[in-house]
Amino acid sequence: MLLRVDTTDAVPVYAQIVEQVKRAVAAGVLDAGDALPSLREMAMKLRINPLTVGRAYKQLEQEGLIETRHGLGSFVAGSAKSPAREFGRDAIARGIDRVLVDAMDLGVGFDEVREVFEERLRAAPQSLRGQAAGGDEVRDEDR
Amino acid sequence: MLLRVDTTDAVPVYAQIVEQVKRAVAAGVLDAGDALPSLREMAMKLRINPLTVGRAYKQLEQEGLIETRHGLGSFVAGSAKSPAREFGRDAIARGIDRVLVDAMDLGVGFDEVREVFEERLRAAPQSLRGQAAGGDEVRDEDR
DNA sequence: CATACTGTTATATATCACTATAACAGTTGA
DNA sequence: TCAACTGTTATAGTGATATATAACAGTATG
Repeated sequence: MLLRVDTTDAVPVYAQIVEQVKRAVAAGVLDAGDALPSLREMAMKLRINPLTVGRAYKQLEQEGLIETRHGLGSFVAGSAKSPAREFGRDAIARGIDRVLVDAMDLGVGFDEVREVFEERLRAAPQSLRGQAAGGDEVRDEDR
Repeated sequence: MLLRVDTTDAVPVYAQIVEQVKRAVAAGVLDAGDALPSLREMAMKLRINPLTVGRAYKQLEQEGLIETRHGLGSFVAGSAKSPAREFGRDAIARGIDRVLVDAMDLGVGFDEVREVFEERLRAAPQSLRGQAAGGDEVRDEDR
């Protein structure tokens, strides 16, 4: 489970956590029953306040994605798996649609969009590493 | 000049305005010398506070994209054209990078991303029209 | 039972975005 | 000059986010 948080982003930190936990479940990085990092642990690694993590978990629970038990921790819900499978391809499609809408707004032709797409794809292995920087990052391998 | 604003979005309203004015300039919808809607006019149409529009214009002026004159209004700067040209392709590249990062997070292979990309590109003419809905909208034809 | 983890709650503080209201100042044209 | 537009500034209030600090409560294990 890998988490990045950017406190300078307009998107609230707790919302960033919610989004990324959803992704982790969708990607299969987190399976049903898996424990999430404790409030204090994640807060320490991300260098944010535990209450902020708690708020993210609270929302995830309200959405039924995780179950949280006092004194035990928070766990990926059993029912979280099924809707998550389609999430990946759908999320990509939504992202691409957003780019295409942008292209229309900007008066950039689709041919040029494809050009840029292939260009970024070629550059991906390098540029993506650069992109990861900036936010605080946590690699969670030791659970 | 068409503006959409969503007050429920995490992105501040003033930032949304800044972004969309940049797009309008980049797309050629606004040319150098063109007048922007007055603070009060745009505020009324978008149903937001004039100060919020003022904040957006202030930032646009600091970035050199517009020039604002007391008692007259705000106008697209003459020098705004050249940097705006790159804005389009850059914005597209940024959007694509975001999609590629998402793909990595979701465990979706780049080949599949390309597949989805071509698929959405083919579907674009229809699907893009539906996307424009949502948020308050202002079409500004009477200036 | 004591310890050490869990989540939960309360209080206070700070910052940012947005609003409401109001007044002030520059520009233009009747 | 006066009216009707422009942008500008000041003040105050609201809500959301995040912080620091602290205490409280459930669970498991030695």
